[in-house]
Amino acid sequence: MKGTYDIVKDTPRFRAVEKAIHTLARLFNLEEIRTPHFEASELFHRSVGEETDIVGKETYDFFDRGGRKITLRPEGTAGVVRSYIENKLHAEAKNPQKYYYYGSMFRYERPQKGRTREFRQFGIEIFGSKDPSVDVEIIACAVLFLRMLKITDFAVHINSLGGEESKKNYEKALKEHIRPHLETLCADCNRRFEKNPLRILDCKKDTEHDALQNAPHPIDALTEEDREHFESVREILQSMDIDHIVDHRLVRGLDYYTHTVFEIKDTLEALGSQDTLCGGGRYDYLVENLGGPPTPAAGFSFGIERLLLTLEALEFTPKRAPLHLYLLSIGEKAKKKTPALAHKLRLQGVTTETDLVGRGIKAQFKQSEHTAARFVGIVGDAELEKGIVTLKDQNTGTEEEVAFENIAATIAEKIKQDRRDCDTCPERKGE
RNA sequence: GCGGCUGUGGCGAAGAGGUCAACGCACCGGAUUGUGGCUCCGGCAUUCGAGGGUUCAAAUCCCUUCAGUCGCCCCA
Repeated sequence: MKGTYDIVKDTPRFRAVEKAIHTLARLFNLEEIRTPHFEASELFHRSVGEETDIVGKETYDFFDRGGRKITLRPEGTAGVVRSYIENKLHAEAKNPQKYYYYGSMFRYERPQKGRTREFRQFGIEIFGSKDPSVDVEIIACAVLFLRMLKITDFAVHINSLGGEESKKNYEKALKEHIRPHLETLCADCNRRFEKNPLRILDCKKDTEHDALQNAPHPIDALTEEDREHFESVREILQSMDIDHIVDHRLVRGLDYYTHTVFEIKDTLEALGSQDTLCGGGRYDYLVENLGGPPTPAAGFSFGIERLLLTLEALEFTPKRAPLHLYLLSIGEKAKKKTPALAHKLRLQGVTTETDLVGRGIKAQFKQSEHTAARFVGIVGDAELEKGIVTLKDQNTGTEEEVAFENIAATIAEKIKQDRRDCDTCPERKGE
């Protein structure tokens, strides 16, 4: 299917990222929340916004057999907020509440580098505090996540839209500024002018247009209170040595954002034109708009596939743990005994492969190479008689005769020394 | 939704109208039926994404279609 792909060769890298997610969650004391992959279409229309591109042309919508209008989730926040309300999580004593999620999202777009129709996001949401420290915690969490993955080539872009009043002020100022230039702006911008003036700032076509270059800045329309909020966010970020760029054009493509919005962009140029690794911000009215009690909140989400592209560019390639043993049989008698022997060894934790094709001796040796087994165990008539296996250490090329019942222990003893070199550990090679 | 590029064996890749579709890697068999990694010998695409057309003749030209990829848009 267009825009989908199978995760086969990339599984180790996926696992490394997933492991980092769960570790990060512990560091920030986040609780995992898993919500459905589809929701009532209405939910996304009301939260993300009817006029946004995501809802306007990118959702997977369908009617189920009961005539309900269903949408495959295009983002994670709406579902989490719905769940927060339905499960009355706001009624719990502890506040703020911090959640994280990880899973597939779906958007009907033309695929390209860093963009597929089914893609995975990891995100966090913090409910119940309007304090600037939450805005900061979100950003710090995202930055820490990248650090954990040893990704250092990124830039944090930040802006503030302010609360309801500030947003209205700004839209008014923006429309006044744009109105005289409407004729020279692209068709999209003209449409946006009426539907969603904020989105004009995101236009890439008219990015050099004077009207946009000189557009008023959202932060200049902030109320005194909202301005202070933004200043505190920046101050705390600075005190944490988190470099950030105030990007006056950053408005985000979802309608629910208020106050702080941010994006983290890859600067390694590993991603082509889809260079946003993470996006997020504050959404103080969303819970209320979806029927919950007034609850300020903030969150972000990462595009996992883009993270993987970055890791790939950094040549971060975790490897599978090597196979312990390839059990090779010579002769019909031995061939019959091999499965039982392998079974016993696996029960003892020895990762074991045997010939399943009926290969000759030479071919089995070749096969043992392909499996990259550390040891080759040879079983033939001679061994069967003595109740032993000829165990060959592929690292040294030496052979020794080991009794059946001692194989597991012998292997365990031998690999003890190089266990520290275990290359399944997520830490970067050579560090 | 729009635009560019690509599509030859498991992979990479020659081939630009004319007998059998190079080559490299991988794979399989043998030289060597209890020891692999080297070497040597042999095998491995009735077919060039699919369908149609032009032609005496098409992987090569034309049309259609599908797939992949990159970009625009938008975003993660």
